[in-house]
Amino acid sequence: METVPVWLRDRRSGVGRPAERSRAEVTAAAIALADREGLPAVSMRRVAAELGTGAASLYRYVDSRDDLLDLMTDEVAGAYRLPAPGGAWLPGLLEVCRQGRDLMLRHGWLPELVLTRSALGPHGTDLLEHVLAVLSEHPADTGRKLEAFAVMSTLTAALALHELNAASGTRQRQGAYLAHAITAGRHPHLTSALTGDPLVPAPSFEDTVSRVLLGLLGE
Amino acid sequence: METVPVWLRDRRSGVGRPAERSRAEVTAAAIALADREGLPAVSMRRVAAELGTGAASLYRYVDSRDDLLDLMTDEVAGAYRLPAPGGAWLPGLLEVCRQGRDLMLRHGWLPELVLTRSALGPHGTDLLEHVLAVLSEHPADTGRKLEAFAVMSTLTAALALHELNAASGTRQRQGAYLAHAITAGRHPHLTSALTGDPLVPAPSFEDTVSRVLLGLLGE
DNA sequence: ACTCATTCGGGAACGCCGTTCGCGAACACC
DNA sequence: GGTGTTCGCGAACGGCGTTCCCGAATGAGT
Repeated sequence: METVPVWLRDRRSGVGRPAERSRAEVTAAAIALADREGLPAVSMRRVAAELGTGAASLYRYVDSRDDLLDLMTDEVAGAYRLPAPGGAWLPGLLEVCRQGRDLMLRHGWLPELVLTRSALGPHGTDLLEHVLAVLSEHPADTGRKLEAFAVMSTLTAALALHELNAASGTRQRQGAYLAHAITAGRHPHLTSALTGDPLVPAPSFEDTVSRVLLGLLGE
Repeated sequence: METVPVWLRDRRSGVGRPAERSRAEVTAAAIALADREGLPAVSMRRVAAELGTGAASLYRYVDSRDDLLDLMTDEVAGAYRLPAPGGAWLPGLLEVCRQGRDLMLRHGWLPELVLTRSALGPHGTDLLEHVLAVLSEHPADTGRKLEAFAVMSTLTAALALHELNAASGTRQRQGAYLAHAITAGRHPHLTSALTGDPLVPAPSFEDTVSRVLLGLLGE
């Protein structure tokens, strides 16, 4: 199979009718739509309407909707503003996670894409390079460093997703059965855990991430 | 809003025409279909065909496709076979993760559901109760224990998903751009990381999970 | 045995989706 | 102006989740 990723499929051959739009424009329109109405609203027809064109035209810039989703993810990954590697590795990685969380809270559709599809584009590759640079002096072997990168992405996305769900009304749907389970009385630890303090304090994002990274990469 | 979860919506009022199927049957059919052809094949029409009935009939047992997905997840969560809590907490949690990984490798559609939707049903609640029981002697406060449960689920699902992708052909699509980035020469750490040994050894599942849990819950 | 309220089964339809086909239009080059 | 090539995109295909609605099936009451 000729698995050529989306990011290498560009060729501007000067011949023929010139395109009226660019892949970047299509991606930007999709991101704007997703920011405004969520991932399910990102259909080929809706994105095309956003651009004032027909749905079929998008296939001149993108092979499929999945390709478009990959382009959206990598485009947002281009927004990292990372300092030059140097100094201790833990603060370096923490900064990456902090910025990742900000990006995901700003683009509520991003966690789902990061969690379920893991293709790396140009910006994602730059990010991985940065993480490896931060860890360049670290004695862990390569496999563990790559895994640390994967865990950072996954954990940041999952925690951001929880924050987003807690902020919206999705919270009750998740806890609805829990409330019933408590009153049923067959879950003593669960009951005492959820009825002790008035509200269970959630550990801070940075605390959680740094603990996980310390566990993974030694101290 | 009257957020009544799926698992409490049952009422067998003896009046009227009796149902020809049960919610458990519908769930089992959906799981069988997903095991055989993947999550995208689980459409209301396909599941109905699996049962030899019409698509509209399913709505007598399930409010929506999303409800059905939640039922599938919780049904599989009923397959955990956990020993009575006791002894050190780390082996207790590790056993939970090991069984979770096995379930996810057996049901390739499960990681995606666990990662993107986090509603707890009866079996999920039992699992949480078990984890809290294992941690009952642990000095960490409640918030951190609940977070440990979330991290266990997320991490297990993410690692299982990576294993599944590596096993299928999805691997090349993900790494296709990486190969190009290496030859382009602008990513020195990435290049040395991916061209050193003949093949980068991935850390074992149990090693990774135990490191993360140790970092999160102290040693 | 008959009525009746109540529930179930499911064909038909609605609106949306991703994607493909094919053709007229628009350009660069000669 | 001709020609080769690319672009825009209306139309159509098959599939999707979901709702409507009505005939069929049942248990309860009498």
